[in-house]
Amino acid sequence: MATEAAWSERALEELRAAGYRRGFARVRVIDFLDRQGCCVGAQEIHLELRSRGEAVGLASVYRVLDVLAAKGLVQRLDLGDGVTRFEAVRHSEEHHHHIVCDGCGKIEPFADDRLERVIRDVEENSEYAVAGHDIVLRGECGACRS
Amino acid sequence: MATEAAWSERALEELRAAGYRRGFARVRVIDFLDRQGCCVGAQEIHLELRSRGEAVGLASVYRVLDVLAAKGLVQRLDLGDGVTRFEAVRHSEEHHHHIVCDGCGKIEPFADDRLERVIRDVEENSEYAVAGHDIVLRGECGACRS
DNA sequence: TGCTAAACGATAACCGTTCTCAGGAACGGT
DNA sequence: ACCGTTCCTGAGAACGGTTATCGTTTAGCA
Repeated sequence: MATEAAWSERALEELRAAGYRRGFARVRVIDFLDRQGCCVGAQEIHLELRSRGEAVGLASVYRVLDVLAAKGLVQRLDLGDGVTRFEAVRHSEEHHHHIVCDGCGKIEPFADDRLERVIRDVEENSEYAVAGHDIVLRGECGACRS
Repeated sequence: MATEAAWSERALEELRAAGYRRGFARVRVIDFLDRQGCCVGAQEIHLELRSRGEAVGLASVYRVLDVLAAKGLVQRLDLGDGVTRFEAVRHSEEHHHHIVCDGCGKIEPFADDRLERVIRDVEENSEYAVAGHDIVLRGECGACRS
């Protein structure tokens, strides 16, 4: 997933500039997130790192994700199954949303310009100062339907 | 909230037709939901009913909500705060979504025809058999901004 | 009215997340 | 390179919403 100027570098740089240190857990979690194609949960990160021998405490994973989310380097994502997922926010990629298969649980990203335009319009006409939006589609994927 | 042919009547009728009995908890939760203007959480329902002296077990609230959701009489709604909320699905009302204030937690419904049209189009052009969608906007409400 | 399966309430179990705390490591100053 | 301060970390306890369990009650029907 690491495209051009790796997201992980930008993340570490932004944290450093904000006074955060380059701790073990921080580096590992950021590196892991940079390698992901889609959103991942905290426990998933924890388990995956552990199975690679890069043991990082679960609490640390949550802490790192918190900081990254606060800095806007990561997007929180709630798919309705009680697990909060996270995804690196890459400048090089267009904004996208997710579609979840009710059958197999597969999560796929999708993007649509018109949708983005309409949403932006709704946001601007609202009396809220809208900071972001989550759009999740649910249904059965091609494989589960057949 | 009870408009014309009350939603609660339709709900009870549909459950009866499906072989469910008219139990105490069922009737109370359905009646409560019918009175709500926006989405409510299970614990909120439980507490509210209890404070009215209509004591219903928390487990029963969850069970009733499960059945209603399975029948499509109620919509599950995840706002990202770890609480699953529920809302009566009324045929008389147009489909709507929610905007949440990051400051005070206020939840407001909003509807937009263009948004609905675009979403439907996205759904139809997907290879998924899309069953539904959730859209949540986040930001600061007018009161919290000033 | 009596029977039986369904529904119920209380409470224990579960699980993802957050909190606590004592030990360890990063980084600026020396 | 070393030191000290401060931040970071991992383990595990605590927390809170949801789900499962279980013995009792009740709705619906003969």
